[in-house]
Amino acid sequence: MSELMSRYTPSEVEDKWYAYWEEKGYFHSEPDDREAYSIVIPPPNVTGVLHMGHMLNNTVQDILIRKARLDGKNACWVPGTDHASIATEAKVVRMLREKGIKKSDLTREEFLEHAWGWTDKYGGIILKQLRKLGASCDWERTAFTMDESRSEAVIQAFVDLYNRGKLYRDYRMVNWDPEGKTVLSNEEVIYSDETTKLCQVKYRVEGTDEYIIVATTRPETIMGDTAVAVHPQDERYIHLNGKSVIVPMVDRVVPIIFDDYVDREFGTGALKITPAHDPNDYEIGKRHKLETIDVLNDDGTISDRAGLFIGLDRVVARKMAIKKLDELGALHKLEDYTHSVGRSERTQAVVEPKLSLQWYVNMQSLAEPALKAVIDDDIRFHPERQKNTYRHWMENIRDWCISRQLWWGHRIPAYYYQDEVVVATSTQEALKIAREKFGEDIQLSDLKQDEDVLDTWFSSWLWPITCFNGFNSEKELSYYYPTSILVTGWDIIFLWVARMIMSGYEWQGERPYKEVYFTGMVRDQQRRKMSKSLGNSPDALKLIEDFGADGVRFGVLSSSPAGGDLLFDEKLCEQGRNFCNKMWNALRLIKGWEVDHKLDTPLSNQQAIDWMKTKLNQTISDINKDYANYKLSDMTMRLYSVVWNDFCSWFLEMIKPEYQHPIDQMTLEATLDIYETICILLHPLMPFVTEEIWHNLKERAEGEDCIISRYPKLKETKLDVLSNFEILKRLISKIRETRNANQLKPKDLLSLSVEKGESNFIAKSGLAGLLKKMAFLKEVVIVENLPNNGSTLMSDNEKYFLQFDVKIDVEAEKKRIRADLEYAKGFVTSVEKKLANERFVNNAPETVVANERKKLNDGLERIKILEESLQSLG
RNA sequence: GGGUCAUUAGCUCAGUUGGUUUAGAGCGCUGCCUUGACAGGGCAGAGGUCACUGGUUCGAGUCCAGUAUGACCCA
Repeated sequence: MSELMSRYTPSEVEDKWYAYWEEKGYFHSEPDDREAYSIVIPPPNVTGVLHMGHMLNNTVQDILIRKARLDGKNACWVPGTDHASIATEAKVVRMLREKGIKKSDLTREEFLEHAWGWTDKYGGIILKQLRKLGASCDWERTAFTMDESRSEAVIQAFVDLYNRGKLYRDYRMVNWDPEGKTVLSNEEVIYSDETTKLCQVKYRVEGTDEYIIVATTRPETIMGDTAVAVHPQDERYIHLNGKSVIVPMVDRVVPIIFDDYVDREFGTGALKITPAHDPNDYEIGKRHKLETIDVLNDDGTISDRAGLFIGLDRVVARKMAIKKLDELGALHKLEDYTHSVGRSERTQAVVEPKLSLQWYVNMQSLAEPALKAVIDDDIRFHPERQKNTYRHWMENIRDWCISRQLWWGHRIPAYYYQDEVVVATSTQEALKIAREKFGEDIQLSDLKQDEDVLDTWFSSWLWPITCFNGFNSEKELSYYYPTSILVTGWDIIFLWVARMIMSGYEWQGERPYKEVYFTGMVRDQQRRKMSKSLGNSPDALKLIEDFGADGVRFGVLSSSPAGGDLLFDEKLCEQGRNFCNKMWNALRLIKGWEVDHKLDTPLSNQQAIDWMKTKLNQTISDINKDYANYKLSDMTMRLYSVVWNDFCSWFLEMIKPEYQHPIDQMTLEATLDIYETICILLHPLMPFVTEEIWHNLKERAEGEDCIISRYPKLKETKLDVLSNFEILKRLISKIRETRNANQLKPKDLLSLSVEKGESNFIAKSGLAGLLKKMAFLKEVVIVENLPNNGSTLMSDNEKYFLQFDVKIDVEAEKKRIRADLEYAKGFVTSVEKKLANERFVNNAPETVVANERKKLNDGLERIKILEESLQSLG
């Protein structure tokens, strides 16, 4: 036996090969004459750590990149990270707080220093982790959304849009995060049902003893009420037309207004209107020209304008308000209530609707080409159904709020001079423009730059362009752009994918990629999305340690069709690890064989090799289709099955020499070639184990590595060889089953008889040798009359007889045959019914009818054989 | 409220324009098998009226309509 260990140990080979590949420069790409295949990574949060979603996503990208490399293309996978403005800022604020430093005590510059320090310390951890996974990124191209060239591009994009009249500033109702003290996009607000108290509050009608009862979950905003609304047709309130009510606690007199918006069925049918704190109320307020009283500060405490509970947090104020209302006798009823509450994705704070002045992108003109591209399949989505989602969103697109009240990010290049605004790529440029527009005496100190930064997505939507330095030079962009494919989760189809497509057309007049592969969400066994807060996400690096990168790659991919969710189970990684081990042991077997150069190649070996090569060729054809359709999990399972079942369980057993006997040279060489092909086919999925086996199979010249070998060319598949071997395999299994049923040893040599017939498979196929070897037969004889000691068996409508001296269990045998017989009869009946139908025979295509006739004949034949067998048992 | 998708073996999923012998895979399950590459293994087996009800068709897991259940997205 060779020096190879009986178990494959990933930890001993993975780092070695990764370092080797990198040192050889295999991951690096420069433009040349070859066809480009480029991917830009969905940049993870710079201070994030690898989680299951990344593993899935990046495994898919690595498979595609490695496959392209094997196809001889110039493969370029650009890695990088995203500054993740709000998430990172939240982390830095928390870190500072733990050190006893408040953000409000720092200047912008001081805060940014801390933020960069944090980024330098934790940034890039995730990129190191990707290396462990085997990701073959071009690390020399590592990009960051806030590095110099990307930042310049972001500012340039803002200025361009402004100059093209596609940017504007406006007061609108926004989602406000009182903890992060910033506006949030709709996508950053996560809604879920929460229980709270529904207060029914009495509002006295002015000048009467009558009350209107209003239901609200937000009594702390009562101080901002500027009306009470009812439905115009609501009989209960019609008599109050023109009257006013007195707002409890603050005793403000506000009108009773009539508006169709009010739901008569909800609560008492009366609604308090707080225009500053509810989007619908805001609209109603505008319609009825109501006053807007903002009773909340940016940090979620009650403002001076409320006149009550000033400075208290809104949650505390709510409790106080309930208490106070009760004391005043204005609390009619208090009940438990479940409603949908929006929380900030990053800070978990309850989001406040709030009026605010922000920058917006006018999306209408940007959306048009982006929608068309996907509808017309210039950009193809996988799975295709995501097109619907995309179209729906694009057709109802709203303007994009891009300003964020944060410091970590790209500062908005807008400069204010009194009430005027100037937008420019630099302060100097801004001053120049301002002087041209507003007078030569303007000084730099007269200009005040916008305090806000841009939404992170405003930099990542430029990613496919900026990764190739596209705002500065056409050199690389013209070679790598449009990129070949984007691989990302469907959850950011609007946030990111749609906007990247828009920016592609806006600045390049061209799609950013030809295909989009949407991965599913990785979920736990209870179908919950994996998240840090639930703590249901396994430690990615620990998984790699336990099962090897190849095992984990296999695991995350094996049950993950594009777009479908992946219910993650460690068992899948274990399966991947076992698969590596299986391959490793196949290698050990082959390496253990001694060659005898004088030996001729037995016919059965030649046949087995011919079959295995054909099978592999067919597999290549199937895999090509899998890649073309992005069915990577199908590809995974297909290779798993071919390697384990066809190669290990059948082929190696077929050619395996007797214990301690040598093998002939031709068979060994053919086997090594076959295994080498398998390594190439599997390499994109499992790069480490295949490279390791590749180098153990043969002596390799310098640079002769699996990672840069060539994907095998497709030849014509010999279908008759495949079908003969399927028949052979079924027959062998039947013989094993018969042994099993009669408690015979698997390896005792038995004699098999075949009834002489017109179409004798064994005689015709010439596979008797292999049959004898695989089924442990001492002879295969063709006879006129079958013997009677042993058991009959039927395989592919031929009758065989396995001879042995053990007394068979006649009743059990009969039972089995009867079951088969029943099945066969049911089958024949259904086919007969079809053929008896004249309309079927007349209308169906001839080939279909002919096939039904064959099915009928086969079925009848089978019944005949089974009945004979039954009779012979007495 | 509007939309999208799903429902096939105990579990997770394939099933490509309707026709490849009354449905496939992986895991799990059952039985047998340890000197021989691998127990992280070998051999074999059991297990499904394709959610339900109608319809179209010579023929439906596949197409259409409705029902039920569930998931997600948008408002």
